[in-house]
Amino acid sequence: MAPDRKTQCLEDLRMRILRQEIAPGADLDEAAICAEYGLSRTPVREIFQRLAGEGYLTQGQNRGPKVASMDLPVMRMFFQTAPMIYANVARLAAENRRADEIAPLKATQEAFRAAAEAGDAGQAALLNHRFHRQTGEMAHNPYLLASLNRMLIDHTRLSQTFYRPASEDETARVRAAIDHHDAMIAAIEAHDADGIVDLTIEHWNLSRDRLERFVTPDPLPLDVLSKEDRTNAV
Amino acid sequence: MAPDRKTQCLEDLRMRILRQEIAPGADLDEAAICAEYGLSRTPVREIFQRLAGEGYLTQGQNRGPKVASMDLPVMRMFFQTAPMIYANVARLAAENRRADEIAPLKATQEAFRAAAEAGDAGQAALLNHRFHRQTGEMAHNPYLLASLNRMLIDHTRLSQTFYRPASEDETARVRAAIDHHDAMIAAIEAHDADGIVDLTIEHWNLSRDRLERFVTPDPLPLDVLSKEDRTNAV
DNA sequence: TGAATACAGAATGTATACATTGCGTATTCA
DNA sequence: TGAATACGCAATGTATACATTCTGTATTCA
Repeated sequence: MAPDRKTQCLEDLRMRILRQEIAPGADLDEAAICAEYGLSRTPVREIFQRLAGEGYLTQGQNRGPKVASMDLPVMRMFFQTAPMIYANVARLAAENRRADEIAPLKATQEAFRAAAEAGDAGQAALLNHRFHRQTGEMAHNPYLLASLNRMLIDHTRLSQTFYRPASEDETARVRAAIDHHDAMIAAIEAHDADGIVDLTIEHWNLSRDRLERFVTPDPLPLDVLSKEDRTNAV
Repeated sequence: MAPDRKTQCLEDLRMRILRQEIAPGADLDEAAICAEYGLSRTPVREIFQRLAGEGYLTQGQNRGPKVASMDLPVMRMFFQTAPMIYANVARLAAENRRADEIAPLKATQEAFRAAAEAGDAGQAALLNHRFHRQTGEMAHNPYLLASLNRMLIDHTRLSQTFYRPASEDETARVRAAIDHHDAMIAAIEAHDADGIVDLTIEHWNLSRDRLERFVTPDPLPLDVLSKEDRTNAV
């Protein structure tokens, strides 16, 4: 039928999972989704496979797909790993970005700004997700991108939990996040690798303050080479 | 039909890609694979989806699946990123491994030793792959595992190219690699995080010497925090 | 002769019918 | 009454037929 329906189903499911409209750990009803989008089982199952590959779902043998869970041990890992991945991806984005990738990023940022200033928290989280995914793609590093995309799924789901209509404090934080994005775009455009690493750490700390009420383990040492005599070993 | 056939098809394809029996960039013939394994198109397409999710294949719209390519820009990224991912995964494995995960790792190592000493280079590369995947799973970090698994695909494919029956030099290197694995198992078992990071860097340098005839850019700075005043910012 | 279009074939995407597996419930026997 | 087994329904997995899209080639018209 219309390939639009399939695409829309795919994107809808992604969005619903990111917004926690479908809760972590929940089972998906294949038949219901078929009916909802007017698709047969074959393309719907293909969508499930794809989402599983992207880390949104997990699929067991002879068992329906489940939304990826966010249990406590995994959250620990999330906080440990995020700064390292985010910072390194950002550095590579500044180094390797192509000129034609700037405009789409700016477009996302404007949409993000609009949603955030309008107080549409859910939409803002989604656009924040897209912003960081786009910067990830600008790094042109498929290996780190795999990690980043998985992190962003959980990051966005966590943000969702904490977005509140508009406390005073939250409003200020959102404004700061918007400014960070603007500065990050400028740094990427200027190939300023060191600058964007600083910004990214700041940006992460801002996020982390919001999210850390869950679990707050010590982060991974960003420096795996602690001794000086090893600095030129690689 | 028999779910064995499907599983075997999946594993066969993975192996054939890792051994470069199917070359990077090659298109897969759906019909041929259906015939070869006695499966209909539906499960075969499901296998393709899965392999695409794991990074073995890429799938375009209305186009057959292609084996993931290994072009020069990607190889650059491979060498830049590998030490950071490998070292951090190893650290987490030492910290988070469960007791029951040691035995399977040792089993893989013994198989690896046997294949390597018998001079079965292809099999050794595959078992080396499994060894590192197992250590990756012992880290219990799904985010880094995503990166690691993608790296291992390309690492194994690259190794395949350079394995030669037995030059004098190569034999010594293989023996060193075997010893590294033994030491790594001991370090993981002892929860020796610092020790395994050292070992992993050494192990990587050994690999890298073999692989670096391709491309050898400077690696990513493992330390994203170069200034001291930022060390407690995270 | 060159370019454009239309057609044919193959390959990809979808729908549906069927087979198999797993799980819950009910019934029976000790 | 309790436990075990057998039955049935629901859901997952597979096969096949059909629809659509892409690609290469040939033919026609300028």
